[in-house]
Amino acid sequence: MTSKADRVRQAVLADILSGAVAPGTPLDEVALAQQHDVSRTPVREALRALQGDGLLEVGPRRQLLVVDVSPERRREVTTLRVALEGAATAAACERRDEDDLDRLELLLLKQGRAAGAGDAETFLRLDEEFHLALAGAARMPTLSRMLEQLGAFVRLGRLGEATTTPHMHGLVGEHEELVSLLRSRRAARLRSALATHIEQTTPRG
Amino acid sequence: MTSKADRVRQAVLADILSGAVAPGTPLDEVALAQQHDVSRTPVREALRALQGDGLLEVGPRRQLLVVDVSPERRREVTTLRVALEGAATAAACERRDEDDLDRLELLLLKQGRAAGAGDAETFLRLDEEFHLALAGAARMPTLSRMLEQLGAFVRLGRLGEATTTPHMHGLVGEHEELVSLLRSRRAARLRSALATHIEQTTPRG
DNA sequence: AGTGACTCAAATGTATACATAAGTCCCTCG
DNA sequence: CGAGGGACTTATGTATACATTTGAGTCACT
Repeated sequence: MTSKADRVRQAVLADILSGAVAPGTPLDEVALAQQHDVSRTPVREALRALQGDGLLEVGPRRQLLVVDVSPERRREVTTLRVALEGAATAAACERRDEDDLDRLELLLLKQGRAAGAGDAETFLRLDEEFHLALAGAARMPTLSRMLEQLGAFVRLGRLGEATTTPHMHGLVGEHEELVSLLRSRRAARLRSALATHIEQTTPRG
Repeated sequence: MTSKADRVRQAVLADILSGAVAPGTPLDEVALAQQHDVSRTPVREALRALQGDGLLEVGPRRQLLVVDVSPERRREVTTLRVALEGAATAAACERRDEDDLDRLELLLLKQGRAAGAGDAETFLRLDEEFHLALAGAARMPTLSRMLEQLGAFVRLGRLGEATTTPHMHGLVGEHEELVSLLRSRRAARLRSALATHIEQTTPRG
């Protein structure tokens, strides 16, 4: 059931997150409509959805501009991730579902492989997936949704940086430690380790 | 500049939060369009926006249904409020802007008046405003936005309850304590007092 | 020469007509 | 008599035409 509006939304989102359209760029409805060979209607819906996610903001002339993630905003996002993922893992310790642990272990394996291959792009994708899966173990859908939205800002904030991720192996080790702490239900220790991990992986955090 | 889409959105939102349209009710575009004397276009935009806020969910036949806030969801929302407002007040302790404290004091006065008059409706509105102002002192716009969205769920979850708020004076006292802790920058104490306060004011939390 | 208002252009906001898909009901066939 | 299929109904999805608002540019007047 992929509507045209959905396709346009995903395409524009991909362009934003990949940096193909830089922050501050105004998005024109008719241009996007022609570009994707659809009418303005689905384009409008896509833009409103992205606006709802906070990825677009109204500028002068009512233009929709791609948001610029300021350093302050990056710090805020980091703080929010610490708070939300911390709460999630605390709740996850109460449940400790085997399926979740299995999923996390699988992701750890894949991350190790990506790190070994030096595939930074894949690693970043797996890293995001890992954090979402970790928080997902809390079975708190609203929280997961918030973290997904924050993920877009994290990616946007990383755009200006070097594409190389230096210590991938070290990060995998930290992830393994997090899973271990979840398995042994050491909630307090898990929360603090997670906070340190998140703050170290988001520069200027 | 209030567009028709905005007006419809606010009207439908008000109907949802007031319980005029019960959870599970399917919203029909053409019916809403006739009801508000506009075309389907602004109605669609309004519904998509509310869907983006999580207040509508797709049911069978692709209908948009007003969400039902389950007890689990209420607990989740409470957990999220504790995490987010806790993080906000911790950050606010670092800033401690006089303007924020003034605004909070003013709200405390109004709350005391509403409590004295036994005006539960006004009190609830002021309570929500107080918590948003408290968190707003952190100057973290994304966090404030999340809390605003959560506020809708809080209100929805309260719909089935008695409209009477018994210990309004007691709640004002707790609020005063929170402001006092913010003023003296006792972050840890503030966080725990806030958590207790939030959990006690949201039943089944 | 500067300021203000008027006009024009280009964008978004809105309405409506059309396309399409999904569900239901009925008819037919086994 | 039951099950399956097909048309009709009714919703949403999409396109397009129209309205409106806003910004810019120019011209006139002070």
